[in-house]
Amino acid sequence: MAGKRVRLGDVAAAVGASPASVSLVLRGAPGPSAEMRERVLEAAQRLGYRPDRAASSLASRRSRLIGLLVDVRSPFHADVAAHLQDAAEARGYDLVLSTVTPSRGEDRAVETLLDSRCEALVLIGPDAPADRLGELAATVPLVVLCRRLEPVSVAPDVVRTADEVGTALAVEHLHLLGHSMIAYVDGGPGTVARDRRDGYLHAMAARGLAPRVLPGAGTPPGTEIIGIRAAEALLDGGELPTAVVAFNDRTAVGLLDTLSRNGIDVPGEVSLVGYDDDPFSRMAHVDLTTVGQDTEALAGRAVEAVVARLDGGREEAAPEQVLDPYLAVRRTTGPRRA
Amino acid sequence: MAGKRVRLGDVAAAVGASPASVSLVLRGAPGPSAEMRERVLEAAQRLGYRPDRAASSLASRRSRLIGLLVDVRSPFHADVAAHLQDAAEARGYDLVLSTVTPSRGEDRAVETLLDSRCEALVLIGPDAPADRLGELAATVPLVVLCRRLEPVSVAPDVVRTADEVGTALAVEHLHLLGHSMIAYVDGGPGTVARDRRDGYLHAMAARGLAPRVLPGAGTPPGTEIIGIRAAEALLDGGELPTAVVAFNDRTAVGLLDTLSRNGIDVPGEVSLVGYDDDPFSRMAHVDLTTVGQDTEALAGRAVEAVVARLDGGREEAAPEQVLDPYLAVRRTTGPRRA
DNA sequence: CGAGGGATTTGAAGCGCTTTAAACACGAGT
DNA sequence: ACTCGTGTTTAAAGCGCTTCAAATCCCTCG
Repeated sequence: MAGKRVRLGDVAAAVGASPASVSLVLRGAPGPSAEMRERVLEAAQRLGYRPDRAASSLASRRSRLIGLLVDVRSPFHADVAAHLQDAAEARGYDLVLSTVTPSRGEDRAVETLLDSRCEALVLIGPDAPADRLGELAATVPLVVLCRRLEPVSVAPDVVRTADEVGTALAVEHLHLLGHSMIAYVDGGPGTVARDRRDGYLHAMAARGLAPRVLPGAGTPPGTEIIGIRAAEALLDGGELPTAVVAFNDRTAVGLLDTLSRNGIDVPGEVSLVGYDDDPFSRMAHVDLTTVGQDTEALAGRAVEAVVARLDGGREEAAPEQVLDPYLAVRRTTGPRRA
Repeated sequence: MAGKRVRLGDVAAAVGASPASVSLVLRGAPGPSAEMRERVLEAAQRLGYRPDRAASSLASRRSRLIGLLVDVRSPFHADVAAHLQDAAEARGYDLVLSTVTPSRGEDRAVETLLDSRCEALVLIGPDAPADRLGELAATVPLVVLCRRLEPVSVAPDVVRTADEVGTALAVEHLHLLGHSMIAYVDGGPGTVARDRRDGYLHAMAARGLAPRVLPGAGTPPGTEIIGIRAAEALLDGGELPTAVVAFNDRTAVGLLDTLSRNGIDVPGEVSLVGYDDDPFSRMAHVDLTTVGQDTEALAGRAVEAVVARLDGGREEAAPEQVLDPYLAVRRTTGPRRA
């Protein structure tokens, strides 16, 4: 049990072949005959051979490491990270995480990743300006996840969800339930907020409905506070809409809470849709209808993009990949009351 | 800029010394003279030298990798992971994460970590039985975080928070606010739930107060549902306590919600304390008084334990390290109404 | 039956760093 | 002047794997 680790050479000796052949077989490289493959694989299995990544990475001059920038405070990021982990592993890559924290900005986190010899970087919803990302993309294969990006000289790969479709889905859902007075609570500045609002506006226009957007700016944007303020504005503002779409779940929860406290039944009097499918939205007493992103697919596409660059020899960024969000219908939406 | 990577040899050549000396200096090993140190450091800095981990790990037969098992769905785990990352980096170690997911049990995740040649493992709140962990501890230096462990033949290091102190803090806080009818909502089976309940019972007994424990079993334990049921039981059960301590925040939120819906003011009529300091507990409309763990300290101690084994030559597990939790007083607790 | 050629296999040279033992320098001790 | 010892520096041998040119094998073809 405590014997020395099995090495490539041991496997080679066991099958009476050269280390070179064994290496070839183990990596699935072309060359070795079917018979050789079988023998080597059997022996490797039997001896419990585990390649030494350090040696292999040194010899091949490849680290097979993908650097990932996440904000660990976000459950969404964590979720994507887990899926990336799996997807990367399946392709023979490992992940190096670097978390951005209050004391540790994006730049420093990226620096760390570069230092650890990552061959490619995946950034989840980076805040850096587009041209900064362009510079980075010129240095290393880069995938920007969950964010739209203006054109830059050296474009990174972009994989994101169609946020405008998400809010459109919400509007469609509500419209089908008979609602026509559908308000939207905005999410402040940022490309994501813009996309979501645009989706709402277009969807309303397409149905000939009158939009009503409540401002979402304020500090901090995208939080319950915004929802609380919006609810108050709604309650003061004369006629109540029969449905509200919020920029995100936190805002929606603020709305939900304030409306309930003021005796407004959700979804009886007002239907409510959030965005993000946050874990807490699934909690029994919230059970919020919301729009979510397919984190597994996002992760899968990101890894594919990386592999295409690293192993597939692709040089240019692929065209932006835009995935569709899903609508999770839960308990905060219902038919318009007669 | 795109020039070849600077190697150890380049630095050596730059200062006219041997690679051996440079290696010694760069690792802070004893030997080199002060003058040599200075010259080498200056040159390394100037050339922007970055050691190649793969090469160094191959040559030194050390990976300087710490494997971490987390459940990424838990924000608490994520938080600990981030701090571990920092602490490990400061000691010259890197982290390899392996997430346990529904499709990927603890055993498999640990297997992955072992495969990636980690020198030590840190498990956050593992579910595995004690003797399974004992076996593992016999194989590799092991730190068990956030969980009490019965004695086993080969003991891992254990770093955890005194859960019994946490609920005691809650009771003390409430008692100081004038409450004497303090109920507790249990968290089902498991050592953590037991510790928290015991802390409550002892604290009540110590103050001569009559305990009242509401069952927390049910599926799934530790969720809002449990809190909802407990609140209903409380509302049906004659006299309402003036304060409730819940096994965790999710349970507390279930309570909070159900009480509010039934017209019970929190904290006016009933004060409420949760446990975990979950992110959503800080949300504006929840603002739950709760007990939390010092994740940074936990992470720090864990890394110290690892380093003591790996670099300090310690062979045996250190005695269990038990940290104190903190009480975050927020808006759900208040003085007992006159 | 030998040459030619594609399919396999392998010897050997590293990858960039650590490490060990040996070399060296220099002043003290005799 | 010469040996020693202490304190520094370094040559050289790998670490376990990949790579690539060169060697070998096995057929098919003329």
